[in-house]
Amino acid sequence: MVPHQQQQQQQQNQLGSNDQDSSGGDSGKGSILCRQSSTRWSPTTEQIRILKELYYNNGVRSPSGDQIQRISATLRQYGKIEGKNVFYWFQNHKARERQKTRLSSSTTHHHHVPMHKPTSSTLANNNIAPGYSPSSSSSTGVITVGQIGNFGYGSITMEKSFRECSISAYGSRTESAYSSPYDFFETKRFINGKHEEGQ
Amino acid sequence: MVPHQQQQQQQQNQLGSNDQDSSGGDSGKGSILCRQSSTRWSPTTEQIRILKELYYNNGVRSPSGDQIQRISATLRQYGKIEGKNVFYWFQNHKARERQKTRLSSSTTHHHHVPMHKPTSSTLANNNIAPGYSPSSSSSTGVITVGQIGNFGYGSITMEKSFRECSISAYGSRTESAYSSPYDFFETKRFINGKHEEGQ
DNA sequence: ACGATATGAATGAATG
DNA sequence: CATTCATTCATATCGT
Repeated sequence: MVPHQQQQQQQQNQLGSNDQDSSGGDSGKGSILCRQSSTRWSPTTEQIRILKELYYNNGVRSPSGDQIQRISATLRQYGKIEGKNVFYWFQNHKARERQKTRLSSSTTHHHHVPMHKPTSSTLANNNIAPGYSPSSSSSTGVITVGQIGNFGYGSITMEKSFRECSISAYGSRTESAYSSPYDFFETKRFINGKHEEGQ
Repeated sequence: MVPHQQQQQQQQNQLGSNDQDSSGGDSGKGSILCRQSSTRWSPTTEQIRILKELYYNNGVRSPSGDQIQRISATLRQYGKIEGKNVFYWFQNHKARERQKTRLSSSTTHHHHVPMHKPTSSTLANNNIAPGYSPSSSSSTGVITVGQIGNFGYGSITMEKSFRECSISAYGSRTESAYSSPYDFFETKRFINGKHEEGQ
């Protein structure tokens, strides 16, 4: 059964803006007419799969800017994506999970989602990036997406940092590696004119 | 072309009285009289009436957690319903109301049911379903849907007490010296100002 | 039968 | 992190 819970799945959308892929990556269910000419990101099935992998298998719930970058970089192979997309995705996913639990359970209060904590490197069997072999040996058996050796642990509470504070440690990190005209983050610099926070 | 807005609502008086099988076995949804329990929830007239009562008379627009549970519990007496149904109903109702009002900003500026907020301290009238008293049964005293708290005038306690720059990079107990939050994309306010509407 | 409309459901984006 | 807004999809029902 289970004849539902599987609705629209518009794949990526490159309506003349940026065509970076579409080489068989998704198109798995490209039967439904997807007129996603919107400005909003439409995750591809691969991207979703990876995200869920990270979420469930790695326990990633609130990735740091560092991780977000990596994740988005990896996911970019399967379609257009930006850091904020990843950020929002995790936020939403987590929020909805909680909300769902909150709205559904009334009799059973204590039944948390069965999520196992990542054992630092238990994800040896990571198959997050099918079709994409990380050049970095990866003998350790760790995903390229996540941090090698220290991701997946405690959820660093810094979500707000992205928007509110810029507590960046100014690490002269030689990011680079991107030969794309998109820089690291397409997010550009959204200079906000509002800086009021209920504190 | 006159967009007559017909408020057609299938009054499938919960043929099951209390619960419709919903067993995916029968797919006889061809008849109107028959429960077309396809996949999605079909509110009964009673449920809709109560929901609207709450919406208009009580100014309930976005019930949260507890309220949703109470409401769904009450409405469950009139048919199968889940918390998320109530949640979505209010969300959609509010959204559509707004959308409608927004769209008809020139054609016909007739007041669209100006929802009035409960003048604070007036929700004593918890009788949501006037005309028939919802059998309070005997146990679950959830009939107090009408006065599910004081919604309307900032009753929702926003506990937005969080530490902004609390990026505790704890957990990195591995060999890693310390992860430096290299880059942070600012997700604060994407002042895109771009909201094209195409339809 | 088909198109339009109505509405439940889902989710990206954003705010507080 | 919780809550909310905006869009979009999916399906049902009605009108023609």
